[in-house]
Amino acid sequence: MSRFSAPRGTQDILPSATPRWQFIESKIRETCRLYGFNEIRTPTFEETELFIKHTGESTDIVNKEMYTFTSRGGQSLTLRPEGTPGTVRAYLEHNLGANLPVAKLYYLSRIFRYERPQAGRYREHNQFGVEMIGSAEPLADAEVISLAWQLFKSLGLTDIELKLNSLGGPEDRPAYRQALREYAEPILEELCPTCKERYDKNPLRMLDCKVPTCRELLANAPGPVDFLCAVCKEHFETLQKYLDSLGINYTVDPRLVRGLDYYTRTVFEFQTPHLGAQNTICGGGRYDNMIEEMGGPPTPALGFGIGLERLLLTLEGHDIELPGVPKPQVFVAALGTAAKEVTVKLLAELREAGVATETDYTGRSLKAQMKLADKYDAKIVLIIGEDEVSQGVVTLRDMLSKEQRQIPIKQVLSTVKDLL
RNA sequence: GCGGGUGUAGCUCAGUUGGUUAGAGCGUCAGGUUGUGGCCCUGAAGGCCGUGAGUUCAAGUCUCAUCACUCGCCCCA
Repeated sequence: MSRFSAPRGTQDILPSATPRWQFIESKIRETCRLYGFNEIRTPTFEETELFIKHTGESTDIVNKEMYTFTSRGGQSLTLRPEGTPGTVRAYLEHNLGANLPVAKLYYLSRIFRYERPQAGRYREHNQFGVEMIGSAEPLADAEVISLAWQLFKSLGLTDIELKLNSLGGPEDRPAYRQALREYAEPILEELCPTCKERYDKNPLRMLDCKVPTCRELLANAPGPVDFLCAVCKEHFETLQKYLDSLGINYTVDPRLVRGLDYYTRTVFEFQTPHLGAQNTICGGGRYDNMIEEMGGPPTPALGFGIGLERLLLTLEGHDIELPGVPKPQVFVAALGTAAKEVTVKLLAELREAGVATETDYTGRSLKAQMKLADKYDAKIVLIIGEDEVSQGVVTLRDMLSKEQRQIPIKQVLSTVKDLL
């Protein structure tokens, strides 16, 4: 064993597991194709400032979880701790809003956060995210939520719960914030230290507190829904109507606020009952101000992120059948120098014809090679020894029926293709 | 950042009150026919007992530290 090991909170995804990853990735790509979302790939790191400004200065992500380093040129760079700011940056940099009225983007990328690792929480994780930029219509919200729902459904997950809330727009926020502060002021001394801090910096997050006493004290606090302006209210109601007609179950959770600063109006989370503390499998919402704040024209947008490790853990907890490593269809067992010369060519011919073919590379006995073929679960074994070489034939064994016959080497390909 | 649990072969785990060469099952490799798989039998390889220090005549076993994993808090995907 090497004296090195993977850094804390990172993991090797081994060949035995990659087929499962490819499986969910292919489901993701297919779902995105159906919904008309196209893939975007942005850099692994960005200017640190991008996240500070747009993920938000009051977030934990920015305050204590970023992998920040200085480049040789003296620039401060950060491994992306979430996908949205980089995607929006690319959208603006390349003027992706110019061609079509709405940009529908998706990404599969690695995300980095310096956190304490736990089941379903890593320092490097894979995330599937979607961003829909350019529509303020509730239809856009419905489409984005529907996409996530459809993905879960196509993977066989039916017990995922959707939680929904509306935080209101920039017009409603000050009044609500004020009301919340007014409510909290008399009980401020009884709240936990973090909530006291939130009172000043970001009062909304007080609703999110898990401390029992805070929960109790804030139980009757006004929710953002109570302060929605007419437009926001209608937006939220229309979205719910759409979700109803889509048959998507949801619960409105007036305390759902999420930990990123940029959200406006719709926020949502999909939760699974099977992951313990890390039960949020998908989180997202609207961020109607970010694009303008980044220097673009006022442009409404929304999106979500899905943690693939969590998604996979959920699937594995459901006994959903997941693919294993691919199997060769044919195994070629060669004995002796002359046979190997024939084999090299035969292997290439079979593969060129689209037949997955395996062989032995360690000069084992025929018995050992048969065992290997069995382990690979090959349907057909082609045996080539001195006798076969001198007669210009190969021995073809059907591993299931155990039937065995000799066929001319020229006919191998057609015979094999018939049998598969 | 805080609190609890765990750490012995590739994998899953045993290792008695500290006491000689650290065990099992699975897996791997070889043999049981001269060119033939699954079952069975035999044998072999494979272990800085996570790492470092300490206590002791003696440490896988006790103490401390450290690292990693894991569960909860926090946060989030």
